[in-house]
Amino acid sequence: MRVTIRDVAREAGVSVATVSRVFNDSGPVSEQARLRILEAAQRLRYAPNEAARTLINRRSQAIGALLPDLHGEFFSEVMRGLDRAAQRAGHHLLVSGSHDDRAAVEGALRAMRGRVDGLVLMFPDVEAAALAPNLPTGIPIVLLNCPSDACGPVDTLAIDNFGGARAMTRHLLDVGHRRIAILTGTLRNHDALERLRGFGAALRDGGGETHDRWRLVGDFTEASGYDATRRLLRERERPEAIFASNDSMAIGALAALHEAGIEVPLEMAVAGFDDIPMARYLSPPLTSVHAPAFELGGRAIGRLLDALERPPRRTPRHETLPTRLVVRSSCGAAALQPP
Amino acid sequence: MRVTIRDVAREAGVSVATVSRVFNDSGPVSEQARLRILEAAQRLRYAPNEAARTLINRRSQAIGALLPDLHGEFFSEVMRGLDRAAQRAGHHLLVSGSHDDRAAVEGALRAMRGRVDGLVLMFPDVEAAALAPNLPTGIPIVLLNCPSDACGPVDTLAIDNFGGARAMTRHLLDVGHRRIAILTGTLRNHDALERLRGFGAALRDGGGETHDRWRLVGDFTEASGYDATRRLLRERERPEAIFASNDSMAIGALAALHEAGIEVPLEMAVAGFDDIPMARYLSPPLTSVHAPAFELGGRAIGRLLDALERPPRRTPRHETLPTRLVVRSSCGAAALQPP
DNA sequence: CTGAAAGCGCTAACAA
DNA sequence: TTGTTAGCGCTTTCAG
Repeated sequence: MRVTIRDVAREAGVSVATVSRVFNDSGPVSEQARLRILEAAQRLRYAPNEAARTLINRRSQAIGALLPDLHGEFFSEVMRGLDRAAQRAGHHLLVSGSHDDRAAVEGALRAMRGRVDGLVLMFPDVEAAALAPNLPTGIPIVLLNCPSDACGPVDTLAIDNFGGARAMTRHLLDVGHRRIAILTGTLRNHDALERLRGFGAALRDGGGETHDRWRLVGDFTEASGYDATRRLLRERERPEAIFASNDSMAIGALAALHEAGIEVPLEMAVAGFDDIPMARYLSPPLTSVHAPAFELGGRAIGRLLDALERPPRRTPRHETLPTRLVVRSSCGAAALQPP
Repeated sequence: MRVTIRDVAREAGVSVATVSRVFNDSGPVSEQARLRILEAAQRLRYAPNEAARTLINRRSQAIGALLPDLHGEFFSEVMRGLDRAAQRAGHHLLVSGSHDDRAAVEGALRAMRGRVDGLVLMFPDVEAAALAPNLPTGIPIVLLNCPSDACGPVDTLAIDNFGGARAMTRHLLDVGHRRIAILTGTLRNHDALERLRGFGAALRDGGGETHDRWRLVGDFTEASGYDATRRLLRERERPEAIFASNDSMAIGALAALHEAGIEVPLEMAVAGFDDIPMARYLSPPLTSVHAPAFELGGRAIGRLLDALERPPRRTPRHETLPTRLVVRSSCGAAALQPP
């Protein structure tokens, strides 16, 4: 049988109220009683029933995280950030991934209702706006990497995709590359679009040169980066540099280039986005835009906890985390800048 | 205020029992009543309180997953496997990562007690056995990649680390490499130990040659693979091949070799373990042991659900998932086997 | 300092 | 087919 608070109370010769006081450190209890209770609890291997506590406290101490179906280092870092922050604050993390369309997200949203005190939602699909009416009310929510104005008055937190991509493109230009190709993520993805926009802006400003055939659409996987690059190499004209919208695609590009016997960065430069841990260990080490994935997760939880403490604020907060350019040798900068 | 089952009942002019019957599809309800109830629920945006349901049903529809603090593709694939399987079965996933010692695991274990219907525990630390007495009773548990006999009568599920490492080592031997170095994970890690054991066994059987200085201890990160390989290159004698105990370390090794101007596989062969998605896109493509991470997660959930349905079996099940050798060009096999 | 008792929102007999 | 009611295990007034 399960051991409940009554068992402990009986065993310790006190009432359930006193046991409850001990376990929640609420209200005064004589040292004597406390000891007897703790001893009895230990002996019985008692653990409070969380469902009952949730029911009466109206707090589950759990935070829900809805993530898209994406693999890889970036997402695993976001998860780590969420987990660590939640744990430190004594909260649990209820995750639900693998959502690639609105219906799936809505199903998961429904299933989480009532189980969590707050919600972190990452839905980089540009259709995100359509979720707005179905967002649960009454609990704080923070949207990660979503179009900030699309989901109604909800808090958002994002990586500076535009700024990061623009900085990288400028860097490529600065190093001397004029003719630059871009490997984008799926165009239904908000991050992909923003990075493309940053690329375009910098290129226009800096007088670089691009080409429709040099805008290749991938899906953030190594395979798509590889395929796209092979397509690119079949073109008559070749760019001097390839900017991949994430590191996974950059890895695919590197593979295709290596296979074709094209030397990086001598014959062609390559740059990525995200700066996953292994970027530094690729051959050649990959120049990338550092995206603070771990921090993104941590801050999201921070926001939620904040909202849980403080009275709700009526104006949503939109915050963008800065990115940082990490120059390594894949873009040819090293050749120009001797140590 | 929150809307409860009573509000719906009142609105629809029925009793709470009838509303409950509609929502759980338990017991007969007239079509007329059902419609009125559904309509009222919709209008009120009613959603059953999960805490109350859990309390009375003694089922939370949640499964807890305790994972060690490891990043990278392998773990993110295990997570995906867990999530997908749980979701398909209508269960939630309560994850808690970042546990690198026993105390941390025990804390998390305590916190999950009463919140989950089953538990997946991955604690590859060799000390895993010490957890046994603190494992919660009353709910099914499955241990992932743990020493199978160490944790008492608990179900286990593991990757065939020994067999995989042995097969890879044999392959290296078959291809003609005699003098082989190994990069291990931390020696407190059960997976690392098993892989090392498989390596040793194959080497002994196959007449290969190794050396204490060629057994380098890393920690499964790219950085440790890189550092270890640099140390290796400073030795007077060099091996013909390096077997890294996971792909991340292999990537670090590749980087160190590249930096030192040593060509892979011509001058030195490299092999990894895990076969993460990008292994195929490294330069050169990495020969590795495919470890079914996604499947591992899926099966773990399957086991739990099984135990939840069926009457508990007294004899624990120990299952080992087979690995598969994936030969690419980093080990020099391609040179010997023309297409 | 301690205990009795009233629920939290829901489900499942049992009765009607 | 429907309603009444007794809890699930816990927290929290409110008296004592």
